[in-house]
Order: sequence, then structure tokens, then C-alpha cells
Amino acid sequence: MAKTYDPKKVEDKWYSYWEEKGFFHAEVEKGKESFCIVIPPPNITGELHIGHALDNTYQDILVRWKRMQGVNTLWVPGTDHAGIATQARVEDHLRTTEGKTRHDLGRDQFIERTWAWKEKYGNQILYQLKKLGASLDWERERFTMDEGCSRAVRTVFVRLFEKGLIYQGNYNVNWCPNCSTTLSDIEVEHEKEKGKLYHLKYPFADQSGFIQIATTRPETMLGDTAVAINPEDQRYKHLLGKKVVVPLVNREVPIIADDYVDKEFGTGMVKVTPAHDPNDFEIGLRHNLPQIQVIGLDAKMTEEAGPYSQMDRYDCRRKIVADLKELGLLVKVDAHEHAVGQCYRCHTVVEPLISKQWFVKMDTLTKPAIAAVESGEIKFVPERFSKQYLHWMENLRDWCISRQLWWGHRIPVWYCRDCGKTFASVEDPSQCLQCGSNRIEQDPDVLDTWFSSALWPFSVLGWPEKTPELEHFYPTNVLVTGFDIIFFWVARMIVMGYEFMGEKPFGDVLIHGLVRDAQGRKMSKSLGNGVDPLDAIEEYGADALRMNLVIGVSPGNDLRFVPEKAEAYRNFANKIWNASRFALMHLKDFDPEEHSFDSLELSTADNWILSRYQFAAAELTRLMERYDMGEGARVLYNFIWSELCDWYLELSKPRLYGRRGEKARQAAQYVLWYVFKHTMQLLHPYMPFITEEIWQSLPKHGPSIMVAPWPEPTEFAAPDQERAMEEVMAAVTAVRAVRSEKNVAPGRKITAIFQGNAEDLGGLKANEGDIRNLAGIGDLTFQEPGKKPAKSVSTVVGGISIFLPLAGLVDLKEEMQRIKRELENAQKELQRAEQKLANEDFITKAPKRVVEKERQKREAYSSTVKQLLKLLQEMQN
RNA sequence: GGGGAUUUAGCUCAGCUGGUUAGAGCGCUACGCUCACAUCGUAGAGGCCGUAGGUUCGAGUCCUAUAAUCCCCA
Repeated sequence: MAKTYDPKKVEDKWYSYWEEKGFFHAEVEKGKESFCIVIPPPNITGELHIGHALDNTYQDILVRWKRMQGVNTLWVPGTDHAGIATQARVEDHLRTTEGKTRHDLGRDQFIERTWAWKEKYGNQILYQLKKLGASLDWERERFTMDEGCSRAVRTVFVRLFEKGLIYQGNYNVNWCPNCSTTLSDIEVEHEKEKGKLYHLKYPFADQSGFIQIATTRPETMLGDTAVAINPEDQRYKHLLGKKVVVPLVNREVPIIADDYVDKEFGTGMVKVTPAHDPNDFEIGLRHNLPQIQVIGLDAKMTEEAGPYSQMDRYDCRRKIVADLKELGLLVKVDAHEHAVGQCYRCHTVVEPLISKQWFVKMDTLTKPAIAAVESGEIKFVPERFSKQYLHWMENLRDWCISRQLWWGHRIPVWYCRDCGKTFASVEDPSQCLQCGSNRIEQDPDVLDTWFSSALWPFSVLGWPEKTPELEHFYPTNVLVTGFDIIFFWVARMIVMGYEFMGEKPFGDVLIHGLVRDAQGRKMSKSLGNGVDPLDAIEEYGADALRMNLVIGVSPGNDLRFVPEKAEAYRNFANKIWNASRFALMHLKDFDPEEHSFDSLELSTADNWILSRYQFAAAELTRLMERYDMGEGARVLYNFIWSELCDWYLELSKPRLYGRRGEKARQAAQYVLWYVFKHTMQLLHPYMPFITEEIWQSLPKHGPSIMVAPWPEPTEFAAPDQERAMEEVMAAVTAVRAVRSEKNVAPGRKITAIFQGNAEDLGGLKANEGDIRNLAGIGDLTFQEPGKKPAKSVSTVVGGISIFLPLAGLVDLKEEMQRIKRELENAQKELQRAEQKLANEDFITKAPKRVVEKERQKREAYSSTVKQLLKLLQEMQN
């Protein structure tokens, strides 16, 4: 075995082994408890980034843990067709390689090309997850546009359509001029921008003067159809009903009153452009105002804009401002910060436009989805995210689902050119449902990508068919995702789950944060600060990367990717590797079948490590159950490094080397084997590769650690032996500290005298050999309390005084100072305990356990203080 | 404008239902290649737990206010 752990030698080997053996695959096992996770499907355009690694590590930990518990566990892989992003990518590709646009190819051919592109690149991202160790059931891989998912989409559409919950209407929607499609409200990001507030003069129609209005978008004035004031505004009330003339287009428009107008904003008078502002649109509906579209789909001014027609919207703004200035109608321009809507894909400023689109009516659909989270039927972890969810759900507007794209699920609606009927159908119809005419046309638009992902938890399990998978694995158990798609995805899955399955899609939603770079910045392509998980795996190993991503991270919080931390867990893997080299070396001739705990004589150290192991197992299981994988990892790390390696392996050496007889050796072997094997099993969900490699080498193993049983914590406890061991460790540490301070060469055996009463010395005497071995003591004497041996260095642990005769190294003054320091510390602690115990309220109100602990502390420190004082006195004489 | 998060050792972070002598990794100091491991070991230095109040026998942990940084929504 190599001295250093090399992940590359084992990772691919075990992954293929697992896959070949079919350990990732789950069949429905009726009557058995099930556990199911559906993967958040990565976009086919995406590249695997560190965020995917984080998300999938969490899922893999949960899935591996449940599988080991013997639960019927399924983790479903898949990808998302990502409408806008994929179409843009393929169009780009087309332009750069062939100099063509999608229109040159035509719809059918373009879609064909996109499928080809998807086949070539689309699944790579999923397969990259294999490198991470993700135990996905590859036999069940899905795609949001595969046959089954497409059928689910159509079925959902048709049912909602027939229920009247999907409708078509002319409304003010968000239009991205760059992507050439509408967007739903959440696909628009509001970025604060330093803009300008223009104060303009509009003359009265009767030429009796001017009013002043304030606007951030003067170019839209060409489409103004009213000026509005607040009905409560005393300053302007008398103007109601009067008419003003919109400059440049010379249109007469009325002055109206509407509650929407904020008296405090600008001049308290606003222009109303129903065609280009969502709020103005609403005002327009209330007052029956005409809608005049002056900006087109290409973000250029339309014919309606008269002389400004064909100008870009921003050029037009500048021109209009200049023209108004010339006319003396520009009063002033103030600096003004306001939120500007941008497309979440390309960050182009979105243009509000009136357009005929398809919508999902949300108000009735959201009711069960809101109730589910309010009642705790669905739980967010951490809980705080449920507040965000509820707030959003309760203020939801109807969902615009049509997109002017070619790549996606085409809206299953047909229009009859003869009778004018509009109808939806799951199957492609050949004739009109109403009049039988074959002159029918399908709606050209496709659905919002998120429409199909909303169905993911049941569409991947076979819906609308009533499959055994659906019956058995739905509702799924937990959804693991980042906080950034709670609204886009999580909320909509909950809505659709209740509507179509009559049940929640998942019980828990585990939310994690973002992986940032070492400086805490968001990783981005433009900054070039992204960490490629495949590089990280190459450099540190998959197990180390996984640990790095989850350990010491509290749920829901962001974390930074710091190379030093990755190194730390590579080192951890190496530590485990070397501990196993040690273990295997001593287990060569060992067969666990020949022994049992009952037949062996266990030492204090054995009992101690077994007890510590049980504690770690119990802690870990408890933490996993609350999705606290970060703390769980820490528990394992500390147990393995600080207890198992630092102490137990050292303590077991003399016995394993046979220095304490064959019986002692066998006991040590058995405990080493038992603890090591089970610890590997506990660690397996976190570090699947190295644990499998080691586990396979240990005596008496099954086909794979993946399917080994999860070690259930037992009631094993040995509190007395644990305490005895702690005393041994404290004594060893105390002696080592003195040695270190006095620069005693590590190899040099020293003489030591332990003084104390029989009770205090008992546990130490019983483990004399271990103390001598670990503290480098040759000659060790136990004595009744007595005089300080001459020319010795001393220290006190609990009720024991330890003397190390170190001729030539003893400086009396220095010694006294050290003892004084120890004394001060002990006195401080003693005082603290005494104060607490002197407090009546503490005795009566604090739990017994706490009071008892405080009493023990007082005893220990008071005896330490006594010893130290005695020492000091002797030194002074 | 509304909501939320963060603030703990030089750096990056844990600390679960209030009871620890406040922890880890990295970095730092000293010593050590002792037969699992120098990707290591042993010992050590380093923290008025953002600030001010409050609740409590007891607060890093709960409440109120406040500052700074960040996120979401409008």
C-alpha cells in the first residue's frame, strides 16, 4: 500500500463497480419504506459548476445514508431543456459556423438542429456528476422534453385549459427585445440604476397655461393618453376634466384622478402611457383610455411615433428631450435612482408591451400550496425560507406562460380558420373539434421552460400513467436546491403537485446557499473566478471536495471555496488512508468470526473508544435526521482524527505488537476492526470512494460498503472506564507539557512519581503501561501524598501531584512561577464554581444534572488548588 | 419602503432545544523524519462572541434598540 492516498487510482474503479453491480438502481419494493429524491435538472446548456457539486453532494449523502438504512431508495437523474438559453446557444452556433439565422433554416429544421445539439452536449453535465460519486439511478434518466414529460406537459395544459385556469388575453407583459420573447414577472430582475427625472410642461388645450409632469421615460410620451393626479390632491383637484395637449404629437388628453398616483412623487402629476407601463395599463383599463403602442418588438419606435418612427428607444429619448428643450417645455432634469427591469438571461432592459399571451390563473391554484407550508405539511429547512415563499405566493399575479421561441413545448392549442374555434388537445388533432374543418393551425408559441419543470416530481415517475413508481415513490421525500430558484421552481412544483396529484410533491425542502470564491465574491464567467469541480476533484479527490463543500457549513448559508480548506480534507483522506494501512497491517492474521465482545478481555482504552464510537454514531444519525450534514461531518472528523487516530491507535500499539500477550492482542485487533469498519460505514455517505477502498480490504466484508447496513447506535456505555481514560489522557498530556517546556528530548525516558490517595490513583495504576508508553516514562512510582521529591519539576492534575526528577533542568524560581500560574487558573475556576453553588437560586432552579456537574468541578479544582498550595509552600521553605 | 441573513482567534467558519474552562481548519511559535501518516506528531501563543440595554439562578445562544455588510421583494 502506498504511503499517500491517491484518489485517481480508486475513484473510477469503484464507480464503475457500483454501476455494474446495479447498486444505483432501485426497483419498486412494495410494502417497503421508500425514499426518493428527484435531481434539480441541470440545463442542457450548462457546465457543471461548483454549485452543482454542492447541491448533488447533499443529495448523494442523503441517498447513500438512506440506502444503507435499508430503505428502498431512488434518486432520479435528468436534464432541463432550458428554452431561452438553449435556443440562444444554438442560434449563436449557427451564426458563427454557418452565418445563418434560425429563420434561414425554418422552424422544423432549427428544432432538429437543436435536438442534435442536445444529443451531443446536453447530457455531459449529468455524466460529470459521476466523477463526484453521485449514486443516481441512470436507468431512469429523464429529460423535460422526452416523450413522457411532453405528454405530462400537454395533459396538464389541456386540463387547466378545460378548467378555465389557462386563458389567453391582451395584457401588459414583459418583453425582452434581445431574446424576442415575453417573460414572466420573476424572469425580470430589478436593478437599481442612476437615471434622470425629467420635468416637462404640457400646455392646456385652451391655451390657459401649463401643467408640469415628471417622468423617467420621456420617449413614452408619444403614447400618452391621459395625465393623472391623486383624487385627494387639493392642489390639482380643480383641474379635473380639463384637457392638455401632449407636445410633439399634439394629442389632446384628459386630466383624470386615480388612487395610484403618489402625491409626493415629482410634481404629483403623471403622464399615463397604457401601452408601455404596467401601472399605466391598469389606470388605462379603469378609465377606458386608448392604448397607443409607440415602441415595437425590436425596441424601435413604431409608426405611431410619427417623426420618431424607426428610432431606437434611447436615441428617441435623447431627441425628444432636445426637442422639448427647444420648445421651452423642459423645466428641469433631476438625478434619480430607480429600479429598471432587466431580462434575467441577457440583462437587456425589458420593455413593457401590450400583447396577446397565454396565462395561468393562479389564485385558486395557490391555495393548497400556501396551506401546505403554513400547516407544516411541507417544511423548509432552514425554516426562514418558508416566509419568503409564503410572501411571494400570497402576492402572486397570473403566470404568463407563452414564449415566442421555437425550442420548447409547443402550446397544444389549435385555431380553426373556418369556424374560429380555439381548442386544446393532448393528441395532435387533424381537424377542428367543432366544425370538422381541417383548416386548423397550431399556436406558434412554446411554453415557459418552468412549466415543464413544475411537473418534474411526478412526470419523471411516469405521470400521467398510473405507474407503480408513482404509486410507491410519490410524494418524494426531500428536494435539495439553492434559494435562488424557490420561486421559479419550488413554488410551482408545489402548486402543480397539489393540483394534479392531490398531494405534495415532497415533504422537505432543503435549501443551501451559494458557493463563493475565496474573497466572498459570486463566481461568474466575466470575473473568471469560477472553480471547476472537475479540476478540484483532479487536485484533491472527489471525497475531499465533498467534505470541503459540506463540513462546517450551516444550512442555508453561503460558503467560500478556499483552497486551503480543500487541502485540509485531502489531508484528512490521507490520514484515514494511513490509519487503515496501520489497521490492515495488524489485521492480517485476524478473523472476526473467531471472536466476540463477550469472549475478549477489553482494556480501558477499548471500552473508551467503543463508547466514543457509539456516541459519534448516535450524534451523526441525529444530525442527519435534521439535515445537519455540516455538523455531522465535523463529528466524524473529530472522532476519527482526535480520538481514534491520536489516542486509540497509539494506545493499541503495544498490544498489537504482541507486547502484552496474545489475549491482549486479540482484544485490540477485534476492537480496532470493529471500530474501523463501522466508522468507515458512517463516513461512507460523505466520502464514498476511500471508504469503499478501505472497507473492501478489511476482513469479513460484503459486496459493497454502499449496501452495508447503517450502524445503528446501541446503548453501549462505559462511563467509569471513560472517566478513567480521561484521567489517563490528562496525566499523559500534563507530563508531555512539562517535557516540552523543559525541552526534554522526545526519545528520552524519564522518571515520574505520582502522588495521590488510593482512590485517585486507582484508574491510573490500572493503566500504568499506557501512561508510561505515551508519556515516555521509564520509571513510574505511585505514592501516598507526601513530600515533594527533591530537584523535581511538578504539576498537578485533579487530585494527583506529578513529580519529574529532572536533575539539572530544575530552576526553582521558574518552577514557582509555573506553579503560581497553574494555581491562579485553578483558583479562578474554583471560585467560579463556588460562586454558583453559593447561589440559592442556582441550587433550586437549575436542573440537578447541572448542579451536580458544578459540584464535581468544585471538588476537582479544590483538590488541585490544595496540592498546588502545598507544593508552593514546600518550595518556599 | 417591506422582509431576511451575517457580524465569534490574524484568515475562513462551527457552536443544534440557554448551563463548555467558547471550538475547528489554515496561519503563527518551539521541538521532533519514534517501526500508519512530515498531506505528519507533540506542546503552545492567540478570542471584553459588532455595540448598548433587557429577560434569566445562568446569555455567544432568547428579547429590544443600534451600526456595518450582503440578499430578496416592491
